[in-house]
Amino acid sequence: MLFKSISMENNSTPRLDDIDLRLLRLLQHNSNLTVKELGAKVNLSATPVFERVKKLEKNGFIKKYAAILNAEKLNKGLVVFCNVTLKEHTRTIGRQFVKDIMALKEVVECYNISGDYDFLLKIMVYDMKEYQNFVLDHLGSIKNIGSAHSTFVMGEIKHDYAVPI
Amino acid sequence: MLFKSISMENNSTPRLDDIDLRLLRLLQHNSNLTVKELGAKVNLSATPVFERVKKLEKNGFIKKYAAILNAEKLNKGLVVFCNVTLKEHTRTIGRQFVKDIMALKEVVECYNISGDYDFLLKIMVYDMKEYQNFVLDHLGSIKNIGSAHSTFVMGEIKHDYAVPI
DNA sequence: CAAATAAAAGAATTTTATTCTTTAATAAAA
DNA sequence: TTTTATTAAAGAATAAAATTCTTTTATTTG
Repeated sequence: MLFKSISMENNSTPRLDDIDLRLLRLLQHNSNLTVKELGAKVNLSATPVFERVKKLEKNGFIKKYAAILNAEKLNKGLVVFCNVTLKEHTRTIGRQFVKDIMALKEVVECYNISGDYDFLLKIMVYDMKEYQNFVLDHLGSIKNIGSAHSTFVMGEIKHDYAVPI
Repeated sequence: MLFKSISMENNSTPRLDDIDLRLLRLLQHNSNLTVKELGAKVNLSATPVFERVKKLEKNGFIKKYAAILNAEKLNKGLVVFCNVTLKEHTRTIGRQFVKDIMALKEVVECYNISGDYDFLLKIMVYDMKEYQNFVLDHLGSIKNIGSAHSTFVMGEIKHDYAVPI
């Protein structure tokens, strides 16, 4: 067969084998490992490791590479989980809320959740005074927030920065 | 002065200037930027960028470099926040709980928190059935858990993987 | 079993990180 | 101020890593 028709192209992402998974596990704990080092751990030479990693990137299994910073040292040691409800639940109001939240740099994570509240926010600030300012100046000025309930992190027990594969 | 006495050594970590902060911001969004690329963004040549980044690593501002994976594609798309209380709050029981939690790979984050609950867990699994199994087989078998309340993530609005600096 | 395909290896090349040396800028002392 | 240290940046040289290319080895399939 000389030519493949478009419809015959395989668009589905290929299945990951054991080595791919091991590479992903290694990289999510230390993305500075060289292809040579990775190869030593999975019993391959640099080339196939390189090609596998590139494929994992291309197929979207790896979203990006990031430096994980020390929040304490950067004066953002106070972590707060804030549950909020909206007064109304129309699409437009929801959209505006999302837009407002996206603009707040202190909000590092935001989830739409089940249960008594609508959203769960993770907020990082220096201290309680800064959190108070955040609530009063920023969160408080967002329209349509019905209620907000803050839970303070007293200690971080575990934080993997990793998908459990 | 020929020699410095030990007591004169400066053990405190040096203050970060504006360029350091910009480098940290850039690196937490993309740690694959080369020192040359970083230099272009902060108006420095490769060498000082290299030295600054090494210093940031050495002084602990950068904890590690990691690949951020796509949880959905890796079949861990169901995120659950689980609030738990302990039956008793002695040090030994707390320690045992922490130890047990550390062993559960599905628990990707765990915080000791204020409020009605003692701990907040972030759990990643494939689907509801897998979550049920997790609760029954793993969480359920941990001693001294008083109550557990699950909140399900319906949508991820924002997730920076970054300290807001 | 032979042909075709895919995966891995090894060598060659390019790019990047890293080191070393020189120069410029800044701060401290005279 | 001027001189002298000290620090930061730059540029050139080197080492290490990524990336590409070619060959070899496995695997699959007809």
